[in-house]
Amino acid sequence: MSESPSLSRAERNRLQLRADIIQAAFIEFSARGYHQTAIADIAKRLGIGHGTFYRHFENKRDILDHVIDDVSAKIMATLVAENAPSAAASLAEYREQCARIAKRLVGIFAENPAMARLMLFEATSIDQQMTDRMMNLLDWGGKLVAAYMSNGLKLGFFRADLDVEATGHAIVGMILISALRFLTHPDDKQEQQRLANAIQLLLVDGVANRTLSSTATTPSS
Amino acid sequence: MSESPSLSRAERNRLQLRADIIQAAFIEFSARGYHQTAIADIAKRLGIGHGTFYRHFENKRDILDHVIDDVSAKIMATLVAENAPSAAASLAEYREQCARIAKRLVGIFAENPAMARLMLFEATSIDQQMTDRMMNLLDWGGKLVAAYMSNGLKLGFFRADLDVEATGHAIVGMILISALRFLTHPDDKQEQQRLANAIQLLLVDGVANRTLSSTATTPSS
Amino acid sequence: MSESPSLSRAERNRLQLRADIIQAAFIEFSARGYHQTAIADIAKRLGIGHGTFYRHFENKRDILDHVIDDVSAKIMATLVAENAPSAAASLAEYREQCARIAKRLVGIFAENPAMARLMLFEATSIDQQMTDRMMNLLDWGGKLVAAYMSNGLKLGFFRADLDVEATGHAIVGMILISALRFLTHPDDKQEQQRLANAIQLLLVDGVANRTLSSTATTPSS
Amino acid sequence: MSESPSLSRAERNRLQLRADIIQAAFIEFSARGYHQTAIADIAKRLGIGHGTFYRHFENKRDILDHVIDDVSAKIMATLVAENAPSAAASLAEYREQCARIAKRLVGIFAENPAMARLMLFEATSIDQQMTDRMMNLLDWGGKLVAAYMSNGLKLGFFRADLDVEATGHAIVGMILISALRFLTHPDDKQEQQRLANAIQLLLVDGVANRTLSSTATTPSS
DNA sequence: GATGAATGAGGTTTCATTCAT
DNA sequence: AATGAATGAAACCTCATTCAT
Repeated sequence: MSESPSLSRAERNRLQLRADIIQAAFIEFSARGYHQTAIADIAKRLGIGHGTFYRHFENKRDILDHVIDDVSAKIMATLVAENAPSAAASLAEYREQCARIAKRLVGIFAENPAMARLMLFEATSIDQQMTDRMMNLLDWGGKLVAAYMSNGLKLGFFRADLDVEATGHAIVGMILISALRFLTHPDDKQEQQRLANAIQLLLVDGVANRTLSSTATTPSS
Repeated sequence: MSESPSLSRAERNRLQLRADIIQAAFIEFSARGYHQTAIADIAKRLGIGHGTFYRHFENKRDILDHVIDDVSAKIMATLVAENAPSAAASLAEYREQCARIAKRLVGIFAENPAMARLMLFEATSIDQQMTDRMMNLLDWGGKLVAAYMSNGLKLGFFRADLDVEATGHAIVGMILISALRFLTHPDDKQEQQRLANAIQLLLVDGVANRTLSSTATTPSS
Repeated sequence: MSESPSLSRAERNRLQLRADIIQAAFIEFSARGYHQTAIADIAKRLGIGHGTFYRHFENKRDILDHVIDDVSAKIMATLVAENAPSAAASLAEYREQCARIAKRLVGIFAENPAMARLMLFEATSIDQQMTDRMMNLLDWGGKLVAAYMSNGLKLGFFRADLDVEATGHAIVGMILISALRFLTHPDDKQEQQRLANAIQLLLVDGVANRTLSSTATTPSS
Repeated sequence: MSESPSLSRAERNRLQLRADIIQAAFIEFSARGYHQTAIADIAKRLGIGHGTFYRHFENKRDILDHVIDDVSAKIMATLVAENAPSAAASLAEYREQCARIAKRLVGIFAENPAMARLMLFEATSIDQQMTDRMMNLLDWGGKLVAAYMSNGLKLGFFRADLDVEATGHAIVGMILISALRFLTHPDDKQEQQRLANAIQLLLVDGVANRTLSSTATTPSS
């Protein structure tokens, strides 16, 4: 009745240790930084010999790639899940959705400050390749948001001339600053809420297609 | 006729060397990164002995502080100068101003990609103190934008209920992503223009007080 | 009908594996050198676990001893077989024999350059004991040649005052340089032939008893 | 009144330390072997920090090259000096010269057993490039001897059909074995003498032109 | 004041060997 | 008996910092 009957016990142990090392590396890297972390620190945290590390990963740079793989996957999964572009049927519904997503976005980083710290603060200072990965992730985020907005565009919620892709990137910028501010003031819930609201107002009033209702636009959170 | 007649020639030389070291360190740090730069690299660039470095700065961490001081001052000066909140007299003028500033903001980083790289990619991965400095700079940026908007608010260009501070931070986020995208695609002028436009549209249409030209828009958080 | 009916099948397997390990170690050691070869390389070549290695040999140094045992035995066997001191009946026959042996000696190394490489280049850099073994092998070679020459001396082909043992060593030196040169220029058949001829001329004319055919030659130290 | 007035004191110290490191490395490498020697061993012998080593040499492989440079130069200088092919005027003189050189050759290694050990036992097991250097040195030796013999050939002391180059290599082989035997039995002066004599006999009687003094001996390949 | 030689802490990586399965 | 995961000693190399000249 084991979870993966096709894997031998040894294989499962191996995979478990691999995962453990990735997690330990994640903790160390995000806590003290990549350069300040020695392989020995990671090994010590797990109570394994540091030679063992090299049985599972090529070198220090290699483990970072895997840590970032993991974290990227988590972030992307969360965002994709939240942004199911199945759609809103009305402007009101769209606003509702927008608020929900904004809240969720803050949540992702709120629940994983270390993750944010690693990606925003550490990952860009390793080498060009890793910096590129991070930039690609931001780019992907912008495109995801753009895809989501394209839907709204078709439904007529947005200005017909809206540049969804560029706007998507702008939105990612606001998400980014939210994450950064959260990292700096993790306990100032009020400030977080204010920022979320401000972003929401920018979004809704800025991109809403006013011709739908002609004169009035009366959004509310 | 010297600028500082009170300084002896030796003293002026000393200060000049100090400034040269800071500049050389800036170039090296932003080109190859803080951790990948050796003190000897900085000294070699100037053609001085690397022992000399230690007559002017405490240690490697110390010079970074001074480099960041310098760069921060430059950025802050540019932003303050550009954002002189003396003000627009009409909405049209405000829009004009807004476009000008947006263009100028991209310009700051366009002219100093190394500066942007250093602050965005490197400075956050040194230690908590330096990360805090960067966060404070962003915070300062948000507040500057907020101050600028407060002016517009008083003049009635913006919604009366506008949360200028939060919105200021959101705007900084969009500036941030612009800078990041510029670093990644420095030659794609079209994309840069599109992003600038998208941001401008968000700003103007999102924060403009519609009661000036049409019926009311009264959002609330 | 097995060769050793007294050995159980398991025992035969064990001995076979032992021999396989020795052979694999020989290949690896001679190809990449003792220090550059890891136990895992040897095991991988055989498709066995590297832990298995330690069931058959004490340690890395141990396997080298066995590899050298093997190679030494092969070389000694070849030389002994070729040099059957049964003897020549005339000077002409001796010359004939001499040419044959010279050619055969080159052949040993020509067919086994890896063997030569291992013994000449690698084995002497392990430790004193292994160096001694190599030196003993050379010594043995000199004595073998000496024994062979003693026969010729008795038959009156050589100068009566010939120091067969010392001369034997000198001859081994020439064999040695032949092997080294062959390793360096394995394809220059002409050079190999010239060297073989030069050695042969030194040998025959140098050690031949000239009183048989001409006036005396009386060297002194 | 300093030896090199053009060199500053610092420069002289630097060169002296460089030379000291080379010498210390030579001692360590020849005593315990290249692979068994750590940079720390070399530094400890000199009482310097091991980081200092890296101020003067790129890496471990680099210092070996310089050690071998040094030793090669010494050997080559000695051989060239001894073999001034200015020449013998008579066969007797040639024999005399031959004996002198033979004695001297043994002497080179007798005085520097460590040097011989390093070149014969260690240097060939590092990598292909170093092995090639050693082989080239042997080749050079053979050619030097050949040049020396060419002189004798012109003077009519040797058989007209003598292959001086191949014979030169053969002679180097005998020098080689002498060195090896000396390293193994450094105190057995008698054996050394016997080998030197045997080689001399091979040389003189083997290559001497017998038509000068007696009837012919005409071997063929 | 400038210099750069010297230092050694600190980090990465390899691999022979052990031992539980 | 075979395996290969785990281990940690050991070696290389870098570079921030000190200090005598």
